[in-house]
Amino acid sequence: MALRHAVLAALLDEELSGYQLTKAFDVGVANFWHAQPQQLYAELTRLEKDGLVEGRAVVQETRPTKRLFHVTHAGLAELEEFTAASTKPSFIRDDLLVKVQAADHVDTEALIAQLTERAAFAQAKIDLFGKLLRTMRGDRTEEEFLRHGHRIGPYLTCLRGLTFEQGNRDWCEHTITVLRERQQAHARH
Amino acid sequence: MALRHAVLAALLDEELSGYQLTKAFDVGVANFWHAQPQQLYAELTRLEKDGLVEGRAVVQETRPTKRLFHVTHAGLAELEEFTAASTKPSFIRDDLLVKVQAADHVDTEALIAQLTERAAFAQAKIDLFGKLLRTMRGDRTEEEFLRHGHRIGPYLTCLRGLTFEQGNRDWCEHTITVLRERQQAHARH
DNA sequence: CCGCTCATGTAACAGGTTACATGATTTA
DNA sequence: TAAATCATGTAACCTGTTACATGAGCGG
Repeated sequence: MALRHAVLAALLDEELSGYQLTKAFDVGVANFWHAQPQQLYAELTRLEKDGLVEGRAVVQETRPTKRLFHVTHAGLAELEEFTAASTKPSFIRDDLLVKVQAADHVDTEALIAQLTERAAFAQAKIDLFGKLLRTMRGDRTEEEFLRHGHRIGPYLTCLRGLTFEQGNRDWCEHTITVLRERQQAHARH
Repeated sequence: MALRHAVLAALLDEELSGYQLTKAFDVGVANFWHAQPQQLYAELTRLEKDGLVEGRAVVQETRPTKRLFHVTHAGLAELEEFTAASTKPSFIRDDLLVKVQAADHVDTEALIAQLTERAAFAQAKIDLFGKLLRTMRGDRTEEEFLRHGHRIGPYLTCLRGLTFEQGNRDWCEHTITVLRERQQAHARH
């Protein structure tokens, strides 16, 4: 039951509609959690029923009416409780690692293609996170911002997202190099 | 349906029993995938039914009879197909990041406690992965091993596990430092 | 006029977690 | 003698994914 808390955490700093939430939790961003639109709409319904968030309808002229949600006192208490409770470790679960685990038994070219694709995806996220960080800290240095800024939570999680994707990219590139070298050694033989 | 392929990948290099598989996929190791024992036993049953693995009973004197599984030709073909297919990106989904996202609104001490715990967990995994890597490469250097060793797949995935946990540890420590400094700045005021 | 964005859902299914169950042997 | 290890499962439940559905306005 952590999607619940992820949604609460996302709504702490600003009122958002279900649709805006789906943008924050989608493929491109998702710097601290990932979820499908369907999950989010369902979770918002549940959260409102449980009194942890409240929505207010905002009628728009050209767009459909949307509902902006904010966290209630009960919601904040729930998050506080969640934070104090012990955290279960998170595990790697990645198709690409499974493929590399089988590297000695499957087609090298196919593997390299997958690794190349992933490296590019990681690079795109690195660029995106870099931009987000710059926007959040404004004209301050990172050190300055982390010392005195308010709302450093999103900045800190984004930093983890950034280094995670840098790790992905570097590992993909390294793995490609290793596989290519072995390919050449094998070809010469 | 990637647990399926994770199990196949794990059985490529050695015959393992269900129980031995659970050890490879459990909390301590899980360098390329994580799964519960119950999932693994269920998956093995399905894989055998589908002809992708075969088991042979090994009667033991003091221990219960176990079944050692190995991948069939059909199983290898399945893995080959899986490798060639496009890989969906993997996403972070971590309770701890949710807690840090809410950092500006929840109790700092509770957060620091969680971060400290996670840093220790990450360090334990770093030590474990370091040992595993040394065992796999024997007395060769890493470069030497990656160039000429056979079975580099598990080594490469373990390398990713290692840097992932180093990233976790470093980020936890950095985050703790930031939170502590802000705490002090706030206390002085 | 075609596809994208805004805006919100339902339903079916696949995948993962937790609780429960059994029973012998070895180690502390 | 209590706990851990070996060895294997079933059942109920919770979570996440995929497919489907609707409809208006905006940009190329």
